[in-house]
Amino acid sequence: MSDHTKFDLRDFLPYLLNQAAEMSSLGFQQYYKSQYGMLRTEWRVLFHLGRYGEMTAKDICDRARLHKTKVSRAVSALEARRFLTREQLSHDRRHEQLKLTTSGLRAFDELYLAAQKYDAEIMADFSDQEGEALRKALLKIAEL
Amino acid sequence: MSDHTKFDLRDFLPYLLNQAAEMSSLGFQQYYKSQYGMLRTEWRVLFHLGRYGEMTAKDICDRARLHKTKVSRAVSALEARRFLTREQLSHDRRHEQLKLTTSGLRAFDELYLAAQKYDAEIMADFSDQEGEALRKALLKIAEL
DNA sequence: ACCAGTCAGTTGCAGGTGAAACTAACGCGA
DNA sequence: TCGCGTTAGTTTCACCTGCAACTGACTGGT
Repeated sequence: MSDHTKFDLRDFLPYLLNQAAEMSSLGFQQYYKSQYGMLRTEWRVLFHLGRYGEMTAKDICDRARLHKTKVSRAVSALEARRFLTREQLSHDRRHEQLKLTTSGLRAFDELYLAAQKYDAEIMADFSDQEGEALRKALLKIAEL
Repeated sequence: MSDHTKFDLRDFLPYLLNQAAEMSSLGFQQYYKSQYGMLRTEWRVLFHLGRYGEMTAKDICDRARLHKTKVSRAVSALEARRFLTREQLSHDRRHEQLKLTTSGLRAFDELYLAAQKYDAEIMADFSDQEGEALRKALLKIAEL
């Protein structure tokens, strides 16, 4: 039998990452959920369109590493809330250019600021070097 | 309108944490999923019972930060697979002492070793100091 | 002894999610 | 132009999840 006295659950990186991710996600969730009734995927789609401009659903899938079914449903939800509009491209009607409406942009602006603030709050617990090292390490693990 | 040129999605810690958590979890998932057909919650329950000995479902909820419904279903699944047995405590029949069977222990031993190895593999990308700093930072964010 | 409150654990329900099947549209070779 | 393969996006299905309601068991005040 293996030695059960050394390796603890708190030493297992996937567990640590999940707990930390859950904590930080739940913390920020209140902004987009309570204010706008959004889900996380919808917030991510909104972020992409607001931050990087018009694009297709496929672009969002690739850039945000989201499954196309999630994006499809998030786009429908955001469309129903009048946060974005779709426009089929004439040269290839399979693609739909997604564009935020005025209220979509307004929501994005508020959430974008909140995200920056929230990020800064978490980082406030760390020195600049620690924070930078943390980001780098996470980027490496996420293979982004 | 806010300045959209600075803060990127890759700078947003909850996003980074989620991506890193997803990556590392998917990587380890193959062990308990393909070998034993387990879900993540079942693996965590198995881990607790194997690593810390007999305990009740409530204990697992508290120690693993899992919702009681998840634990309840995971226990049922592990019981169906003959990986654990329940025993009602005579002094309080609401509590059930959970105990791994021989095959449950065997599965735990293998997965426990695999987890240590997997953790070491991830950590191989970092120096000792970096790894230690990463764990500490994650523990702080997770408020464990 | 009673009953209201609480606790461990389960179940029903209403979603969210991924995999796979599907639709519509495009493109390229014959 | 036909047809096969591919692509963007949707839908279906089966499953996991959280919440709330529930069951059965204990507890403490009256």
